[in-house]
Amino acid sequence: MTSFAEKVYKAVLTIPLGEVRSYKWVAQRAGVGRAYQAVGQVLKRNPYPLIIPCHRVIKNNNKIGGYVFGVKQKKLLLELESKLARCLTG
DNA sequence: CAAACTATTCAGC
DNA sequence: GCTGAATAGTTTG
Repeated sequence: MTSFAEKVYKAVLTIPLGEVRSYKWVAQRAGVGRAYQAVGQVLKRNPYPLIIPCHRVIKNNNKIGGYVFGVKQKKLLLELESKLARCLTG
């Protein structure tokens, strides 16, 4: 875990349930704002893809970019969390 | 054409 | 192998 990754992870972990953000968003929260490319890299190379909600990080057009386990899993997770959020909030 | 965004690709330690 | 930056391609104005 490095200074950069730590910021990125914390920023990603702040993403609420059933919601998604973009690389630039995370990069800004991380304080880098200009390393959005590295954000994607850190996400796909993250040491713990299970504790890091990398599935909540997608492209700007709400489109799936990629996923460590597969884009299909990512889509499923997003739908699942969407329902879960409604269950918890509603 | 110009600007913005990107889960790719290259370089340094 | 991980981190950080640069490149090339697609989409929007």
